Amino acid sequence: MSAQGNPQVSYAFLKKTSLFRGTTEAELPTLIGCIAPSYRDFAKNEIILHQGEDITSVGMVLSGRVQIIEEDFWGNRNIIADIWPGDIFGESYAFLPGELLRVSAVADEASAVMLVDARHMLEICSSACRFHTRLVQNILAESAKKNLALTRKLSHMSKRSTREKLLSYLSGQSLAAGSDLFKIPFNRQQLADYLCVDRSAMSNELCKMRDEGMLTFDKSSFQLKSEIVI
Amino acid sequence: MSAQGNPQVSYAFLKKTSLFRGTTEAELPTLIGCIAPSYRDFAKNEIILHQGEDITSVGMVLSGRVQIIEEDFWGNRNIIADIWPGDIFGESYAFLPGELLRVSAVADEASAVMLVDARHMLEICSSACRFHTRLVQNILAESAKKNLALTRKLSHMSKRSTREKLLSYLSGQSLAAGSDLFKIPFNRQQLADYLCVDRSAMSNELCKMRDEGMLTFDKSSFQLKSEIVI
DNA sequence: ACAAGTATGTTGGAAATACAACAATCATAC
DNA sequence: GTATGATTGTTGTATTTCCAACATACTTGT
Repeated sequence: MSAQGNPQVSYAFLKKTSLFRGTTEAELPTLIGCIAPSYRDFAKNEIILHQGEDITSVGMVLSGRVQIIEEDFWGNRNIIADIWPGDIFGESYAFLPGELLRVSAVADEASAVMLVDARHMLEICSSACRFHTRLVQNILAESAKKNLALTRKLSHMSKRSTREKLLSYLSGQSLAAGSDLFKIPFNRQQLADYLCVDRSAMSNELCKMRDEGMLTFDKSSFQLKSEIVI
Repeated sequence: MSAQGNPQVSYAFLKKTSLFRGTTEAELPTLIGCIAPSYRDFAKNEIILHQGEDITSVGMVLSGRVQIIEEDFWGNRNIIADIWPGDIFGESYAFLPGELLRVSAVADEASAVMLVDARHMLEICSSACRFHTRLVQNILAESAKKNLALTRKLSHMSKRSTREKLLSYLSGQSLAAGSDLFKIPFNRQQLADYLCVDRSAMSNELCKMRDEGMLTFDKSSFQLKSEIVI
């Protein structure tokens, strides 16, 4: 089985995406027919969404890879994100009519994209309300998830020093794990990149904190110490 | 006219809130009846939502003021946000069942709060689908707006130096204004707080950039220079 | 076991930032 | 007009961070 109007996309693929998660292959044809997505192919380096545009559609990568790029006043380009098959993009702008894109979406390689009009998602139709609800729920969940991730990262980054950034991050990981002992999903370089600090300086700071008795670690395993150590 | 079950809240107030924006006073009774919010009063310093809880409701402040507070592993408290009447909170968590609150909500003064179950918002009922759609649209828009604001701030903060942070911010303001000449909504201290840098160091850097011919400014008015100056 | 590559820790000098303190300018109220 | 307070710019010093370079593990494939 394949999605209406695009024989390259299988329902098996779609039902696993963040957008269609929770729907069955049996329901998908009705839902797809109802939200009437459009399909477009892009060549490598072709621009999918232009900075300054006012979009009303949510994009989903079906194959290939899409990069979100920001260009500043002086023309400096900056890669913001990589979007892989099954992931959506433009959802923050699509539901805010009048909000102009501050970024561009570019096909990093030959890519196929599904575009769903935001109004089609919200609009009620008699035949598929149940599926609509699921769709809206999914997109709200995606937005909420992104929100939490951004808020968390920002709460670490708003700390002034490397030490404070580390403590904020490690404290959060510990509370999330519900234990003073936990593993982090990063190696040192990735953690430094995430916290926007220098790796060697961060490594240095970690060791100082260890020597001061605030924590211990081994590779990606950490343990925070609550006792006051002198 | 007042909202069902809570004589202190007027429909005139509600229809202006981010949640109910776009509905008329005539529609509100039906919608309110359908989503069945609960109303609660909190004394000053009373905890509305506890860190670690799994919430399914979105909160809206009706009167008073609510603070979002984060407590880290060592018990250090950190104020994340102030929520004023008409503003909502908890919306990122309410739509993610199983996601435990990493923050607490505390009444900063005696406050009245409306709590709306997330499922009631998404759920379709025969009588008020049109209003439901509006509600979902509003909450999606709120989430999307927050998302954009967070993404923007993060894109500035992820820059390593004060100068780069400033350029990122000012470039964004210029592009948003659609002009090289624009006003920013901050004074120096507020801008420094927003970018998480020292005010005097930032002020210093701004003047250096001005002396190097990259920009000019007067109070909160800025002008970026695209010409290459030697 | 060995080699090659990766990850982590360590160091020293250069550069940037924070901090404190103060000067100059602007805004406001009286 | 003057006094008061707030905002902005300036400077010097202490501290922190960055950067580059290297040492030491640890991993992986052969």
